[in-house]
Amino acid sequence: MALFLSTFVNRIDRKGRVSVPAPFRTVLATQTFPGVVAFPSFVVAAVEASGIDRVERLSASIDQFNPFGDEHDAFAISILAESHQLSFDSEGRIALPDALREHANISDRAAFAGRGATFQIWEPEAFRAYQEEARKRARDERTSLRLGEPAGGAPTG
Amino acid sequence: MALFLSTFVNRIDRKGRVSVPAPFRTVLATQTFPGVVAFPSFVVAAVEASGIDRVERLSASIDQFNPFGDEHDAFAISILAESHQLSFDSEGRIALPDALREHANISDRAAFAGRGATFQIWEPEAFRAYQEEARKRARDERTSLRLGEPAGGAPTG
DNA sequence: TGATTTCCCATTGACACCCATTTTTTCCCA
DNA sequence: TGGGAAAAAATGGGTGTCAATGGGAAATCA
Repeated sequence: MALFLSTFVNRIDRKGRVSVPAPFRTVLATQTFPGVVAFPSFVVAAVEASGIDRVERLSASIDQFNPFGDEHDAFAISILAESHQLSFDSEGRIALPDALREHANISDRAAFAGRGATFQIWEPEAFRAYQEEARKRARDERTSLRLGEPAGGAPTG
Repeated sequence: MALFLSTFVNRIDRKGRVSVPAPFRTVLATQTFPGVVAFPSFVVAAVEASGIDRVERLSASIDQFNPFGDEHDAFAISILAESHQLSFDSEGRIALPDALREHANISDRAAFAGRGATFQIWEPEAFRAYQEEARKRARDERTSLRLGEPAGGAPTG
């Protein structure tokens, strides 16, 4: 498989190291850089993470913009300049830099949440709350969800 | 890796020397000139920097303009004429010329901010402020960023 | 010759690497 | 199907190495 799935909570030791979940490491094993690339989400209090390949594609996309233009700038600064290359040690751990830990309010435990092509790193309680929230929102809004015109007439009951 | 990623803040000694971050040096190691090419940004109070290869490409692009036209002139003057070739000493440091330091208001610390194919050199506090701004802009404009290749979903949560 | 740059060496501190231990999962067999 | 052995994963900690930094001496330049 090539997808980041499921959520794992691991401990952070006093040196700031965390084990990347073994299934995630398996996904990352195919990449050219043995580790994780991570940057603070600019939407939520979490860390966005993926392999280097994804960031290279992102960088290429950013380069589509005018090199001295505004969008180029905004994305280059907030993604590329804020990215950290975190390489695995021999045990498959990475060290989370203070900047990232602070952004996500992470102290001694980190939740790795799979999102398919990427994953996020959360403070476990914050992630619970976020999950709860998302679920509630989906439930509240389910009544406002309407199908468009049925292609082949109304379904019969 | 072949991308300038992440941000590093290094100290400038009384001789005007700064260590170029080791990961950046690794990227630059593939280039023909062992050092950095730098010119003052004409957009922000920072120094634009890259390897010599990039500047050669830039120069080629400028040559696409009419050799006696306004654009040719503007770019040639503001980029090529203001570029400095800064070579590494044996420890991987460069000396920032006064003209560049003044343009970026750099005194005793310099922030090296990766931007993929290039990087910028900032006065650390100024960079913080700019980054804050850029993050807001990126957040607002995040939908305009698309990955080139099909495989993944949206870049951020 | 004074000023600036280049080269070299020393010091410091962070981190990558190594090994040991604990915990969890897998698997085998009674 | 439960127990237990074996494997894998996660965790903890010591230490050697390398990057960053600072300063002196030699070399270069004007």
